[in-house]
Amino acid sequence: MSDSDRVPLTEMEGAALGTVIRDGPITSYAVKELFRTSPSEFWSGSAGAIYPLMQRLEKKGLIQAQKSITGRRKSKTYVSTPLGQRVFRQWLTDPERAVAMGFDPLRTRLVFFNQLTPEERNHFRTEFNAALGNLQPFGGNTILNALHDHWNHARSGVLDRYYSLLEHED
Amino acid sequence: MSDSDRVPLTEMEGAALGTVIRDGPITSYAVKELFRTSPSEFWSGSAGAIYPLMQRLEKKGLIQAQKSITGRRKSKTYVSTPLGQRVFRQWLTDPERAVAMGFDPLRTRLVFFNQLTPEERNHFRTEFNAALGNLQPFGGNTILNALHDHWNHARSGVLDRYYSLLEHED
DNA sequence: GCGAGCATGTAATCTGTTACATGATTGG
DNA sequence: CCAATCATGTAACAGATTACATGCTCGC
Repeated sequence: MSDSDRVPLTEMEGAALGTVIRDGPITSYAVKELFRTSPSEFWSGSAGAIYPLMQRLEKKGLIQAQKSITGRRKSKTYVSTPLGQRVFRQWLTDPERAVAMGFDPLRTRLVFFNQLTPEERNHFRTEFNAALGNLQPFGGNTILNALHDHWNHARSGVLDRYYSLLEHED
Repeated sequence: MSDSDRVPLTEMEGAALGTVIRDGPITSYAVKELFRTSPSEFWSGSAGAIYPLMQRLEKKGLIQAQKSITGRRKSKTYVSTPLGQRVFRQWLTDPERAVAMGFDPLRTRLVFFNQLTPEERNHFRTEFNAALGNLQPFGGNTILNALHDHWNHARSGVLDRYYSLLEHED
């Protein structure tokens, strides 16, 4: 790993770069659509985020633009560079970054749940599990689908665990 | 719930408001320190985030400032208003928001892990679990501490699950 | 007395958001 | 032919970040 491989990437940049490596040549529009339809609603997948992001990645030498023409329509597709692939691998396998807790709206709220009465808490749990059931299944591949389900099951398990801890508090 | 209770709050605003309700009267500085030392590194707990945020909450009528003097030193403490308490409860128990997937750097990376060789994957798992063990224990109360551990255990479980799914792919 | 840390902010910057604008292409 | 959607952006704004500035207070 040379010094030039130490290019800091945001989480969104890393994910976008990985998408170009996996699916390139790809247009910014297609990357945007992948983000927009991904099961995590954390990133909106807006044009105002993706187009400037791709320009940044290009300016850093991690991806390269190719003008391509389909029929009479011109479009700009991107492919990754060798540097881009090294930087991405660095980002992907950095254990310090992967281990960071990130952000979860359920976890954020649990910190304050002792302010609720037991009835309010139970009512919330019912509604939460109902909302979980209403989540439309993620249209990814089988493994990612299973992972997604497993993740939500784990979150639900954390909620149950919290309630049982509260009961045995006293 | 009246119309005036429908004040949209960001996640950070909700957490700060809850902190004022739980710990107030409290200074912006103390809120900042709580964020800074919280186990989730998602929010840095920077002055540039907290001070303007508290001003926004005050402008919306959710908290009130009190000038207080300790010795010769003057400080500005905040307490919540009745409206603030209703809005917070609304934010806290909204199942739609709680069920959103949020963001997790491990999950973001797993989407791309089929690009790694089995050896690289195993190496990552070793390093990830080591990094998990190096996390300093969260200095909160017993319940939140246990919850925090449980959460990380669940994440580690998702990682294991992913690897076992990959093995049985073929 | 002085350095560490308390306390309160502001400034410049970065990166995301929604909303707008523009034009090409395709399916019914 | 016309609406939907492909495709490519930009503009205005929101809400974070780091870094800077300023003054007080307490322990050694």
